[in-house]
Parts: sequence; C-alpha cells; structure tokens
Amino acid sequence: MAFKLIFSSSFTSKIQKSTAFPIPASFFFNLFKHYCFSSPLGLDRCIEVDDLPQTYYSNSFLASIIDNCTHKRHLNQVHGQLVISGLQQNGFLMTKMVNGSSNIGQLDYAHKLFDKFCDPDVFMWNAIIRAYSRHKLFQDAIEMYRWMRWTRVDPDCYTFPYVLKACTELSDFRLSQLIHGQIFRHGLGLDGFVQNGLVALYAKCGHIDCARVVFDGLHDRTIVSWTSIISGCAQNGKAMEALRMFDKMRKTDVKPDWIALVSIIRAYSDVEDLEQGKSIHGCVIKMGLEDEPDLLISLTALYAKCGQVTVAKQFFDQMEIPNVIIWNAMISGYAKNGHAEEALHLFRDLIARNIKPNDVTVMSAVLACAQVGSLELARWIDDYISKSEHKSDVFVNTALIDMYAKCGSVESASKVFDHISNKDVVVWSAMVVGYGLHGRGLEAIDLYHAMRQAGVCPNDVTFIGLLTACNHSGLVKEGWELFHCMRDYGIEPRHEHYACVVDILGRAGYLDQACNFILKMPIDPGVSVWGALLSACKIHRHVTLGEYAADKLFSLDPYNIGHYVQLSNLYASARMWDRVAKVRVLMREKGLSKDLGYSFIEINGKLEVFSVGDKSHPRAEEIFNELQTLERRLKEAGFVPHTESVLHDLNYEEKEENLCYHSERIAIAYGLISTAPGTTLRITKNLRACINCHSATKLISKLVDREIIVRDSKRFHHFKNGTCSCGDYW
DNA sequence: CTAGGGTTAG
Repeated sequence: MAFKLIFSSSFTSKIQKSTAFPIPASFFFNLFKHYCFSSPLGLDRCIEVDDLPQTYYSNSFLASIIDNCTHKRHLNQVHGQLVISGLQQNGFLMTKMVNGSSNIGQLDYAHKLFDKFCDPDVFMWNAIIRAYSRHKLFQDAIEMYRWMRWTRVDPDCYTFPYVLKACTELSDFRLSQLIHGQIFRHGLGLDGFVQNGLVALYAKCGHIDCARVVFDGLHDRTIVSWTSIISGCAQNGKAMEALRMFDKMRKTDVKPDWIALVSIIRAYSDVEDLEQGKSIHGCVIKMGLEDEPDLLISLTALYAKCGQVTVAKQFFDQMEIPNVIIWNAMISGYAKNGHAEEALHLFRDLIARNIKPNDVTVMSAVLACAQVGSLELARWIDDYISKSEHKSDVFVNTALIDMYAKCGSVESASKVFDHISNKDVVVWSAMVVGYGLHGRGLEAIDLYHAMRQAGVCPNDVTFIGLLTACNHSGLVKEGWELFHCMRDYGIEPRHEHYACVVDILGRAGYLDQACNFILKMPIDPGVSVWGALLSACKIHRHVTLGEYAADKLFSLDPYNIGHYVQLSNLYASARMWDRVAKVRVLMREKGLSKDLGYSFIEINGKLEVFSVGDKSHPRAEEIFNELQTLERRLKEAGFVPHTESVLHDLNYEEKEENLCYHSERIAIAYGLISTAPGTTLRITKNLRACINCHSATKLISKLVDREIIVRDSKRFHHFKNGTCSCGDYW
C-alpha cells in the first residue's frame, strides 16, 4: 500500500513521493513537527491527509503533535483524529491533550476533555489540578483535588506541589494542615518538592514557626528551600530573621541564584540596610545578573526605599520593557522620601504612556498626595480613584483615609471610612490615627469602642493612634487606662507606646509619675521615651530632670539636632540664657545646624512656599502690607507678643527682623490677599508652631473671620473664631 | 507533569 502526503509549497517540493511500508513513526513526527506547525496553514493541509493508516500514529508520535499545538483549532483536529482512531480513552494521550489545552490558555477545553474521560488516573488528575492552579483558579484546583480523593485515586508526589501552590495563594492555614496530614498518610512527607512547597505554604499563611519545623526537617536543602524560608520570613515582617537564615545559608554549599537574590535584597530593603544591600548588588554584578529584569526591580526598590532615589532612578531607567511593578517601586520610593512631586510626575507619566496602573500604583500616588498635604490634590486623586476599578481596594482606601486626615479634612477621611465594607484592623487604626492627628481624642476612643463592637481586634498600631489621640487632647486618665488595656489583647508595648504614655503624663505635669513609669519599664527606655520626658520638662520648666533626660539622649543619639534644640528651649523657658548659649556652642562644636522653617499654602491649586522673612514672592509688597495691617489690628485688639521666650527658642524659626515674619504668618497674609473673604486657609509647615504665632493666629482667625488650618510637624491646628482645636495643648 | 522571587495602607 502506498500513500501520498499532500502538503503545501516548500514541503511539497521536498516530499511528494510514494513509499512503501513500514515507515518509522519518528519519520512522520519530524515531518509534522517541522513543517506542519511552522504555520497554521501547514497544519490544515496536514490534517487533510486523513487516509494515513492508524497503525502509524504511535503514542509518542501523537504526543509530540499535541505538544506542538499552538491553537485550539490544532487541538480540535488532533482530538478528531484520536476519536477516529479510538484513542479517546487513552490516558497518556488525553492527559497530553489536557496539558496542551491548559498551556495554550484553553482551560474550558481542558475541562471538557477531562469530563469526557472515564476513570481518570493520577496523571490525568494531576493535569487538571495543574491546569486550574496555573490559571489562578485556586479554589477550583482544591475542589478537583477533593474530588480526586473522593474517587479514591491516590495522589502522588506530583500532585501536591500544585495543591500546595493553590493553598498558598488561598492562604488557608486550616486547609494547609489538613493537606499536610494527607501528605504524611501517603508517605510523601520526605519528598523534597513537597517539603519545599510546605515551607512556602506555611510561610505565606503567616505561620513561620510551622515553616521552620518543616524546613529544619529537610534532608536536602536546595536553593529553593532556602529561598522559601528566607522570603517567608521577609513576607511576614521578619526581615532580621530572613537575614539570619541567609547567613546560615552562606555557611553551606548552596549558591544563591537570581530568585534567592531577589528575596535577600527585599529583606535588606525592609531593614533599610543600604550597605549590606550594596554588597548584594555587588554579587549581582559578579554573577552577571544585572540585566535580569526582576533584579532591576529589586535594586530599584532597595535604593528607593533607602532614600537613594537618584540611584534608584538609574535602575528604573534601565528597564526597557514596560513593567508596572518597577514603576510602583519608583513611585512609592519617591513618595516615602519626600519627593512627592516626582512621585506624582511619574504617576502621570505612567498614565500618559498607557501603562495600566494597578492598586499598588494608585496607592503610592495617594501616599504622595498625603505628603503634599494639599486638599485640592487629595480631591483630584480621590476623584480619579472613584472612577476606576481601584475604588474597592482596601489598601487604596486605607491610604485615602490617611491622606485626607493629613490634608486636614477628617470629615472626608471619615466618609471614605464609612464606605469601606469589610473594615480590617488597619482601616480602623487609620481612622483612629486620623482623629488623633486632629486632637479629637474622644472621637478616637468612640471609634475604638465601635471597632470592638464590630468584632475587630485592635493591634499595636491601634493603640499608638489611641495614645497619641489622648496625648493631643490631654486625656490623661483615658490614655493611662488604654495603655493598660493592651495587656488584655496580648499586645506587648513597644518604645512608641511607652513614649506616648510618658508624653501624656509629662505634658499634664505629672513629671514624677512619668519618671517612675520610665524606671519601671521592662525594656530599656530609648530615644523616644527620653525625648518625651525632655519636652515635658521644657513645658513645665523642670531643669534638673530635663538635663538628666538630655544627658541620656546625648549618649544614645549624639548627632540629632533636635535634642540640643529641646534642651536649649528648656533653658530658655527657665530664662537661663547663659546655658542657652552653652548649648549653642555645643551644637556648633558638633557641626550641627538647625533646619530652616518654611510654610506652604495652596492657592488655586498652586503650592506656594515661604521661608522666614521671605520677600522673593512676586507679590511680596502686597504681602508685607497685609502683614503690617494684621500686626496693627492685633495690637489694637490687645495682643501682646511672647517675644522673650520665642527669641531664644531654637525650636522655631530664627529671629529675623520681626516675629510677625515667621513663615506661616507670611503664608497667612498671602492667603488672605489671594482668596475670597470667608475662604478657609490651609497651611503646612515643617516645624512645630511657635507659641507666639499660635496665639496670633487664634486672634487673626477671629479678626478676619476665617478658618485657618495649620498642619505642623506633629499635628493639626484648626483655628476658628479666636480659638484653636488643640486647646493650646500641643 | 513538580517547588522559591519583585511593588502595597495605619
């Protein structure tokens, strides 16, 4: 018997001949592979040759055909051939078909084939589970696994890696434990692949202790095992632990590959250890991996997070293929390091280039807006988000709450808060912190009760918010009680919590109690605690205790300008001018100089910045006329400047010409001449409000009948009708 | 037929 293969063009010229049997299957395979699948056209013609005797379609031949299918049409045709040949119940080939369908994205087709297959064996089950897992339908993958067990087919060592992968994505700890048990029952507890899967799974579920148990029991730790445990620690906020594991790994023969390096770089950027991060960067270069796109992302994130935005930008610029993650790393890096303008510029650039932002991108843009502090900008991004698919993302909404609070509108923050359906502890905490920032302590506490009512358990950050809220509102008793509530939730107070309590007690004048509290602390009091005590001493003019605190601070943190400023302020408040001068000398010896004060005000969407006595603005003359008018009206209203203390108070802006030329006063004057009567003025300044400006602003708000909202370095002040929301307690 | 990574809120 002879037959003809009739193919198109080039093929025809090569082979158009009659031949006699037997022809080896490999001959057909090579022909098919080489010619049929190089173009869809070739295949169409090939399948038309259906008078090929079936005996020559060996399994491996057909399998190779299936492997080379690139289109659903190809699979259909092959399937047709299998049916004709009576091979539709051939497990090997049908498994190939399921794999093939899955590989080209035809999950529905895979499932149809699976459904038509009677009595699937473990290979077939593995194929369908893998198909669902690869298509991110993890719940379905688990369902298939359950069904498989129900049909009493035993899973093997190839089944579990995909089942574990699905569990990992679902982050279901109970299910993980269940499956772990089944792994043991099937005697697969010692399989390396399965064990590595378990390590990664437990780590992602947040049960790093379980991951460690599996990891410690591993006989053969490959780079995958190490990467799983290192990244697991890092993903659970235990970067130090991750790096300790990396140290252990270094003592073995296992060499890191690029995926391991990604995890290690992440751990170093989490702890913001730029030096160590740089040494890993060196490894990357040594291994010739610097062009690996995912390492570019990691390095960008590392340098950006550590504040080296210029270096980060160089890596960012090296990335040629559009990748939203590297944009996210760069945008959030800019936003977190005081380059909000660049962050937003990049965000707009991304949109202009038609790269699709994801939830993380818009969240980073929100962070940038929060940093700018402009309510108008805040409304713009909120508007953008409300029209997008990102409006339901909990990360985005949490950032929005924080942003509105930082831009001065607790009301808008609370509106966002109300619209979130499933509020987690971070959402509640963000709102609590928001109230705290504005000195609305009672509302913060009410929210805390509502949160418990809703069955959400507070965490350490919730209490930071509550304690700062109490602090900003002078709620001593409430703060003290809340601090002791932490124990009920099993939350170990951190330095910040202790510092808040010291702040609360100290500001309210309970200096002895604050001191006792510090002495009884179970952990060594750090900079924040002594700093709180020092500033309390400054308020209450307790020089000896303040000097004691300052002494501690100077040994703990000798190059921080803030502590010297505080001590100097303490002396100034006690009118000890000679000691003020001594501190200044000390500062000069250490080569420290204080930050310049500046204030922002936003008028018609444009941000204006003023420094002390700033005359650089085009409308400077009008501004200074307005300042003088204000000064005159203040005097007429009986305002007495707090000249003496302020002049020596290094915390605030340097004395230049006159107190009324402090930057926020210039910003207020500019705001008054640039906006319609009655418009609220919103000002942001980098330092804390000085006592003189604070008193003056209260009176100005009454004289000009304006609401003036000032965000200083610590909190918000809402000035209205002669009073301030802080109740002069800040 | 199998495993590990990157950006993210208070």
